[in-house]
Amino acid sequence: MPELLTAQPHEMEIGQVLKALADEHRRRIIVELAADPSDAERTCNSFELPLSKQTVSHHFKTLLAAGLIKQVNYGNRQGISLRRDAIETKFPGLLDLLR
Amino acid sequence: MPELLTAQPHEMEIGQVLKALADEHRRRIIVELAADPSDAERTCNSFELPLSKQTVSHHFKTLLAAGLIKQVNYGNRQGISLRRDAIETKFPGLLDLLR
DNA sequence: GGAAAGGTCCTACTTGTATCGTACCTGTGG
DNA sequence: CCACAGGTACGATACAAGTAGGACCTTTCC
Repeated sequence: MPELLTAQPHEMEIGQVLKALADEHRRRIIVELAADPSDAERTCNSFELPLSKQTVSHHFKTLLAAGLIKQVNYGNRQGISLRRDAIETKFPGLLDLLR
Repeated sequence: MPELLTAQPHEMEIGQVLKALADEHRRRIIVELAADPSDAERTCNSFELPLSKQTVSHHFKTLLAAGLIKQVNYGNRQGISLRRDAIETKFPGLLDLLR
C-alpha cells in the first residue's frame, strides 16, 4: 500500500521555490529529474549526492514542501518524481533556466 | 564624476542569482525595477522597504554581486537600474516568473 | 560653513539552515 | 527469522545570512 506524499494543499509559492532551488544540491536533483523526459520514479539514493543520507532526506523534504517533487512511500524506499506539469503551469520556463 | 559600479567581471551565476532572488525584500526590488519599462534610475531609498538603511544597502550589494542591477555612484546618492538585457540574455523569462 | 539627506563600512547579534550522529521504521531476500 | 538497504525523526553543531547601531563620507542647499 504505497502512500502518496504530494504535499501541496496550497499553491506553490515563488519564495519557497527559489529558496529550494538556491541550494546547489537540490538544484542538481531537479536538473537531473528534469533531464529525464519519461519522468520515471527515482529513489533518493539514486542521485549519488556527496552527503549523508540524513542530509539527502532533508533536501527532499524541502523540495517536497516547495511543491517541486512528489514522493510515493513504498516503505523501504521512496518513489521520487518531478511535478513537471505543476511547475510548468505555475512557472513556465523555470526548469529550462536551471540548465 | 559619477562612478559606475557594474560589478560583473565574471558571468552571472545561477546559484548566486537564485540566492539573491530568494529573499523577499530583494525580490521586491527587482520586481519593482522590472515593472518600469523605461528602466529609469532609482535611489536605494525610493523602494521604501521596512528596513534600516544599512540593511537596504546590504541587499543592494547582494543584488549587485549577483549581477542583477547596476549602480552609479553620485556621491550622496546611488543610481540603481536593472541589468535587464543581461538578465534576459542569460536567463530568458526569469523576470516574468517573479510576478 | 553647517545642516541635512542618501549611502557605506564595520561590527555585533540573532535567526536560519545545511550537515551529520544516533536511533528507529519498513520492506526485501536469503 | 534476521540481516540489510533505503529512509525518516530528533537532536546537536557549525556556518551563513538578515538585521541594525554607530561612525563616517559625499553632495546639496540655505
